[in-house]
Amino acid sequence: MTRPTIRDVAARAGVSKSLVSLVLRDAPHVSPAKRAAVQAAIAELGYRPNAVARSLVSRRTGVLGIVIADHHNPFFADVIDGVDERAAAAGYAAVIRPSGGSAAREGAAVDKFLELRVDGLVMAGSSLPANRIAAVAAIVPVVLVTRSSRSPAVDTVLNDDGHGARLAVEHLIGLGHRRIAHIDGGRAPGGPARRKSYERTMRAHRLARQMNVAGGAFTQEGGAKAMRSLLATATPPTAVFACNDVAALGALGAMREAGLAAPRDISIVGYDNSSLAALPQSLLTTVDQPRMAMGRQAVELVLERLDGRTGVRRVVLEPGLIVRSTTGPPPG
Amino acid sequence: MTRPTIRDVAARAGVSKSLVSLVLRDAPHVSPAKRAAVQAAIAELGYRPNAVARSLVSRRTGVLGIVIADHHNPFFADVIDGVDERAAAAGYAAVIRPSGGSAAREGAAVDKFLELRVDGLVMAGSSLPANRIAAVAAIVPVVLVTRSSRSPAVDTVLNDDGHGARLAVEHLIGLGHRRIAHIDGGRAPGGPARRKSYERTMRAHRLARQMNVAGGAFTQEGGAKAMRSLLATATPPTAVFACNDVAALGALGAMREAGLAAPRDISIVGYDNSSLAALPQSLLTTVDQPRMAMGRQAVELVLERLDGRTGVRRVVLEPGLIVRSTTGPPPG
DNA sequence: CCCGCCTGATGGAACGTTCCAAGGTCCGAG
DNA sequence: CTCGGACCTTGGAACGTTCCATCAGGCGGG
Repeated sequence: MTRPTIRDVAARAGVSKSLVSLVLRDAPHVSPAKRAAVQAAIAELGYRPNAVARSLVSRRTGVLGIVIADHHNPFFADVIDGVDERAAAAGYAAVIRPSGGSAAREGAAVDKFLELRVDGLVMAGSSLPANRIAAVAAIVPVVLVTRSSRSPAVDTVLNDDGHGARLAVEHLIGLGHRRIAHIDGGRAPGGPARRKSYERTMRAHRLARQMNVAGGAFTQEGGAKAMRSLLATATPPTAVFACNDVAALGALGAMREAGLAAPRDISIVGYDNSSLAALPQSLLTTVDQPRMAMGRQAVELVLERLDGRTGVRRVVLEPGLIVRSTTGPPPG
Repeated sequence: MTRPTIRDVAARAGVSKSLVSLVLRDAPHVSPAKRAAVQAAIAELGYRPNAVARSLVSRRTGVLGIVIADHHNPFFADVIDGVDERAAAAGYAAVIRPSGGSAAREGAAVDKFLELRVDGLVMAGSSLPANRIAAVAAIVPVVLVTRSSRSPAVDTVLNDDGHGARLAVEHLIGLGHRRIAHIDGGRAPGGPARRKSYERTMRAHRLARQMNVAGGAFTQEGGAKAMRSLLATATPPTAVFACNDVAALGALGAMREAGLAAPRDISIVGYDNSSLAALPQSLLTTVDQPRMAMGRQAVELVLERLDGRTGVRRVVLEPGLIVRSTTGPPPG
């Protein structure tokens, strides 16, 4: 009633366990007859190699661990597609654990992955302390996606948040807006860079006095709350650049509650170009991040480390503006 | 430069490896002094137990494999939350692999999980052949979510699709609709049951001649195509029951292209009550599935099997109608 | 004709744990 | 003073692979 092992296969095929092992990894110098006998035995017994035992001796598991901050955000679903594709092509299996954006749960996920002896770790939207990440990177190759790091052992894949935010804000300025507010993403990855670029761009266009940052989060509720607070002021903005698509949709929801519509009353720009933004119901103007490419690139960097590279790599991909129908000229 | 093992810890603490093992699993009958010494050594060396080696001898990994048909569908994100919660509470780590809805990739994911010797398998939205699933269930506990099975070794967690579809159709009938079409989900899990219940309900209300099933899929594009074909007929429906929320949003998109709005021109009902339906931009009337509860329940059934249960279990949870703003009386 | 080499095959050691049988120490009871 | 039994502690076997050293044949060249 127990699962067959390599010994059972060997016994049935009338060969040694070593020969079975050779057939499994189809090595040369095996006679066709014995090879066939072993393969027949494998089929008859329904034998499956035990990756646990193999990993113990080979000291590699063929598994990449992926930690995802917010698996409800479709942005990360696309990143996963890229990771999965590249990992599969390289013969690795990518397995995913969600962290729910909590540093504690993320730490637990990473610990479990280390116990399981994954060969590499991709952390998307990580909120773990930098020293913790550096400690992990001393054990196994770590690549951060959407978050940067100063550690020489940690590679990163980012989009150019500074450039992306500038595209968004200048698009609004180009449409004639001046009172442009920003819904902040807090300290989560991408948040500070986008906010700073918003401020820099506003100043560059002599709009420093129109600057207005509403504390938000990378969530629908965060975006809605921020928008409500903006609407409660004496002079609400005519345009809002939200830290990401999900927050932008939350902001649009808050506008709807107040009887306002985009772009008629207020223009809205998101960030990510997730599938949410492309929805016929949203048609959100947003900044495109090359999501799949980021996933692929992250795996690429892990593979390079496994191949022996030691210098740190930081890959920055270019974002692009996607104009849909939540932006237009200011009212009046 | 290699990771410390239990022997290194033992050497440093001046005890045997067996004693270290006892401390790790904090067994009784270990003197406080030695326990402290071992713990100190563990901390100094940064030792982490090797789950691979442990699994080899204990013959269990503490890992549950979750295969997800469509990780872009937020319905499954909620199921994952339920799975993760219950698994963590029971001391298991749930790891996820997406299958992209392709039977081939799903098969590969399952094979990899079997090699990794997961202790149990949860398959959500599986499209694998029944005999293949039964074969897997002979090796490891398998629970299907949203799909049923006749195999006595495979447990299932479902919502009552028949009841859910009836709620949707009768809601539309109650609003006065008669030309009610259905956007089909094909043979994917849930599709046939919802279609059959649509037909049964229509007949029960003497609307057999109004029945109209448009071939679709559980995707946005599937919903859009089906709606376009419905709109191209001589007498388009005044209401549509779509196989799920994603398809419903696709259908709404197609309506928008044609200059139509819901519920003014055509009422739309989805299925799942995923976060997509609740979006302020959608406000989709839909049928609620208890998504988190389904995830929790699935793990519960795996745990029972691991505990020795042999009889098959089939858990059917009740759906409920959620009325939002895509349904109303027929036009005119 | 023998030596060396190549091909094909094999047994045993190792990987890092857990588990088990057994050994040592110490204490209290007889 | 001895002995049984807690209480601690230990070495070795096992888990199912891979890898290495080795070996049996067969064959070509000196």
